[in-house]
Amino acid sequence: MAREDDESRKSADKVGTICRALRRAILEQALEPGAKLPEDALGERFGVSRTIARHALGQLAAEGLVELRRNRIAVVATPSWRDARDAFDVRIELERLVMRQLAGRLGKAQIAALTAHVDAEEAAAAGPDAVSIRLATEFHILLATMTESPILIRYVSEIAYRCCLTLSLFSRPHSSECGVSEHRGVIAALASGDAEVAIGLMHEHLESVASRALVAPGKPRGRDIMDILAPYASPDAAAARRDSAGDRSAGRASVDAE
Amino acid sequence: MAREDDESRKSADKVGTICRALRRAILEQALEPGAKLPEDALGERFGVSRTIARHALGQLAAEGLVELRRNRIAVVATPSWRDARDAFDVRIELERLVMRQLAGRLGKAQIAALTAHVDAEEAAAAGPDAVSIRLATEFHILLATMTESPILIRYVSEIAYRCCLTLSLFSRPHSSECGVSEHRGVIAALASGDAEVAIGLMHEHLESVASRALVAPGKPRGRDIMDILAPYASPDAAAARRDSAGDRSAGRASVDAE
DNA sequence: CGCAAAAAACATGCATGCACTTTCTCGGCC
DNA sequence: GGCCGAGAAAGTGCATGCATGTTTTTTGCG
Repeated sequence: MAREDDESRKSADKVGTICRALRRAILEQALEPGAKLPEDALGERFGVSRTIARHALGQLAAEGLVELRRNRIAVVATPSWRDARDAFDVRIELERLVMRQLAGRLGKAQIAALTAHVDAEEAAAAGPDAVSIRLATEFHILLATMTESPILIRYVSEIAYRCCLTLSLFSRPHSSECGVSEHRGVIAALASGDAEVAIGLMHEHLESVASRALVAPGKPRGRDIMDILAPYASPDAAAARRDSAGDRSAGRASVDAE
Repeated sequence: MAREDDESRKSADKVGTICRALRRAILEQALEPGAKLPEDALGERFGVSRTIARHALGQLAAEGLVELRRNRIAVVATPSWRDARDAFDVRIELERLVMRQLAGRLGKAQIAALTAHVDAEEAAAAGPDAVSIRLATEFHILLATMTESPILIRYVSEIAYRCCLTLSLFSRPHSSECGVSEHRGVIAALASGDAEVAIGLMHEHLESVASRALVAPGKPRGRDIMDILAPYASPDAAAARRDSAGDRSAGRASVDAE
């Protein structure tokens, strides 16, 4: 009944399709952190059974994008501030490796592809934040792809997704101006072949993104009343603050629209 | 990704149990790279249905320990030499971060735990290689655990498992002597609080493990008989092939862990 | 009117059944 | 004798059913 639309192409891989769709939805904040993801709703939406939806959720949980609680509805992950900081720390190390592997080894076509991507970012800067954030994230993934190291690609993608999710939680209205110019700087450094400069630029870039986003530990911009009030409700606010990932989401299930 | 959710200690978690058992079996080379993992056999061995076994395999596949081919029996992953080198590169970066986070921040109890683990390694050096290799790997995971950064823990664990799998493929009989002393050196540096020294020692350690293992690109030791015997192309090849491959597929696929 | 306990609705955990694909095997043919 | 193809066997892909646990609604009571 639903969509066997892409049956003609490579879409024999159903769980992969669902994973990609959900990932993208999460990245663009169509599904906010804490949003419920019931298996049967997903299954109905994508025209598959719960079995497949379940498998896809497991996959996404492995990537850290959704949180799987036993006997409970899966929800989009809500990383704590501490998680976010850790994620950026790891990301910086991984992307340092990307820089080292790529510096001076890029062909003309690759440079062109990178430049084109940044152009697209610039073009999208006027549009909605969601697209702009996604494109910025995908720039880093594009870089990682060029290392042709499957492991590195997977890890950078994963961590970049998580960071992106985090940004959507903590960051105020995205200002991508600086992001674009910093990306251009990285491309230039890579093209010139100076690994140290490229590493330095990327480090600076990521650090600035992180600090722009992670200025203060708290302040999830309000979705769930219980979350927001948690620190105030209890006498010892310190304990509540520490466990800021506590999730009592009573939000609507974003998937069963219409 | 070891744990998508931390049900790891509850015995109600069946897929986690199977994952852990299989991981361990793979680590200790009870299951060699290329070994078949039919869902039926797994399910029967662990007393669950194919559904669960399948889920566990998916999990392990996400970790890169098993290879999942559509409509085909899953097999223990057989990383290429290139994969192995990439894995070590990533691992070095990640463990550098571990060192930086841990240097000078370890309590007495933690130092003691680390020392005790290395003592166990030393004691196991006389025993079978499999145990010794596993313990050496777990030392690094123990270190990562002490960072208390879930992301870092997960990534280091995963990459360490993969490297361990690789070692079992390419390395010659394990010589853990040096490993133990290097581990002790790292502990000392961490305790003294000198981050740079710790980073340097760990880097050296990993590099030496990698180079011990990855001397030459070739020689997949005994996985696919066809590959190995290809150069020889003798008439007896058929017999040898039956002997090894057939045997493994049927009965030995399952694990008697612990 | 508020609150708590019971029950209905809802969702997941897991096993099993059926269809389809790959692999193995055996008998016919060159 | 060796190669090849049809059928059988084995295995995966996926949906569905039932049991169990969770959330919400309803109902009874102070």
